[in-house]
Amino acid sequence: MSSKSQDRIEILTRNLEVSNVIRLKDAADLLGVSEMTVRRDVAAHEGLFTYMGGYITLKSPVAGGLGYILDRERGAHTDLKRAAGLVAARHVKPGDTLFLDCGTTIPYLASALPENQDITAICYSINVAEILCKKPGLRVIMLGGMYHASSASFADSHSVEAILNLNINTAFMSAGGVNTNRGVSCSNPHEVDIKKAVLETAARKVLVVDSTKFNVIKPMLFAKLDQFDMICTDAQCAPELISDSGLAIVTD
Amino acid sequence: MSSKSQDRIEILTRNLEVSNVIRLKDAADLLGVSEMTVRRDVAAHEGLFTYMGGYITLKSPVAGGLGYILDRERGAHTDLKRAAGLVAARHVKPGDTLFLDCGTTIPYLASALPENQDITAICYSINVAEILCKKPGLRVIMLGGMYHASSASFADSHSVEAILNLNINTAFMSAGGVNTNRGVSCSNPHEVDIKKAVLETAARKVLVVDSTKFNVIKPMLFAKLDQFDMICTDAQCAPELISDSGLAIVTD
DNA sequence: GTCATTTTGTTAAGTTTATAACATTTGTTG
DNA sequence: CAACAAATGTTATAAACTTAACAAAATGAC
Repeated sequence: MSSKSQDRIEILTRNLEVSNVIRLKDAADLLGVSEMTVRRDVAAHEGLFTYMGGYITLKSPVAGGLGYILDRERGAHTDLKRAAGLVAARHVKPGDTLFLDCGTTIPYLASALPENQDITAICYSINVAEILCKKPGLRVIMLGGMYHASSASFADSHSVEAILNLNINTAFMSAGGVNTNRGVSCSNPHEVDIKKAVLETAARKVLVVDSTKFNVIKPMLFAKLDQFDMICTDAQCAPELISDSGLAIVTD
Repeated sequence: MSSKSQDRIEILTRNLEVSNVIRLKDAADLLGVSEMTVRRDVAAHEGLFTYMGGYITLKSPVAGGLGYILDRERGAHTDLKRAAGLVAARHVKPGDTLFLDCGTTIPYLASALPENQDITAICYSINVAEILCKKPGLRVIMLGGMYHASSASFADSHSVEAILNLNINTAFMSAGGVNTNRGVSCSNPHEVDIKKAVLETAARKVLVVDSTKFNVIKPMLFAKLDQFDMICTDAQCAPELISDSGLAIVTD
């Protein structure tokens, strides 16, 4: 397969991410090749595209599914993150107003949230928002601001004020490191104010981390362990943490 | 709508939940009616089904966000929308601070924005944000708020204030309808305040619409035509509009 | 039952799509 | 550069889809 063909596949894919559907002839125009070539391109990538009666679509991740996440996050303990996210989702009740932190674990929680249960979800990360916005019967509130690619999230000077004006029922927080002595930490300075504000106002605080975060220390400290009411993690959770802390630790 | 038709819809739906997709003729066999009847059934339930080129599928139950584009009706004119978006992108310069409106045309502009040119892009729609955030060397500012699925965008009471505090160089606005007498209109009330605030503060205002929007009137009026400095559209732009208005009209 | 209305079926013409076969262009290798 | 292989374009034909118009059947009201 030539690199030209590969280029076309990429252009077509990017376009389909915007438009969802494209007619064969429009795709041919877009790519500047004949319809026959597009047919052959699409046929050669039947894992990527769905072709039906003259229309090309992406065999896209089902909305609300985890395709995006898997795409972006390959490698690092996705099974553990998913497990932690699913555990956390079990603690959501109808009518809840939730805060969903940023990071690579929370999206799993987001996609596990139940639909049509009068739930309000507050977020500030594009990854999480993408998932939440596709769920029917879910109220979504997004905290805006300047985009920070390192955490795929938004933050500005008004975020803290906005958070303090919200009535958060349960906050699901992520972390880059959890250490019994030093506390809970992350890597990005711009997250700290937001996390602190949420911890200040939320009625219940749940730490959602996979077990690889235990005994890790990241540069920005944002909380002590005892500020949380519960830790949701995976089944490989470090046993010494369980004994050391008085926290409720929930695994699958 | 008879109960017979309702029965057919149910059988078809149940079948599609298993098979995902069915050909028109197979559906006709399955239901024991003519293809024409199935066509009419499907057309009468366009909220439920997606019909493309002889294939019936269930509209994904999670059509909250951009999924609604999967309609054939909405999916139409993607070539015009893309053309309008590309034309608009030509008017972006390094160092610009841009406002990108919501809608189904602006994402094409977003994906055509140049990378690494010290550009700041302000947006309030999830589908635009998704695209912008993936671009390297682009500053992105997101206006938060409550999510509105009808326009896939966020809005709240602070949006207007936030916009007035920004220094927007060029605003790229979308519209559902453009009429020489009545002005420029859209369908969603929550967009109006934001659009008006942007038009108030932006140095240059560019209307980005495909030619099918000309002489269309939508419920919410938000601007007069002469408030804009330029219209970017496709090559099939209605000639009478060109002569009537004193506006710069740019096509491909 | 009769009439009007709705639903469904049939047909035919026009358009689009599908496929294969072959022509042409492009790229690579020696 | 020649020769070859791969990629792409062109064409023609068959098949499928689309649409509108009208016919036939079913339904419901009186």
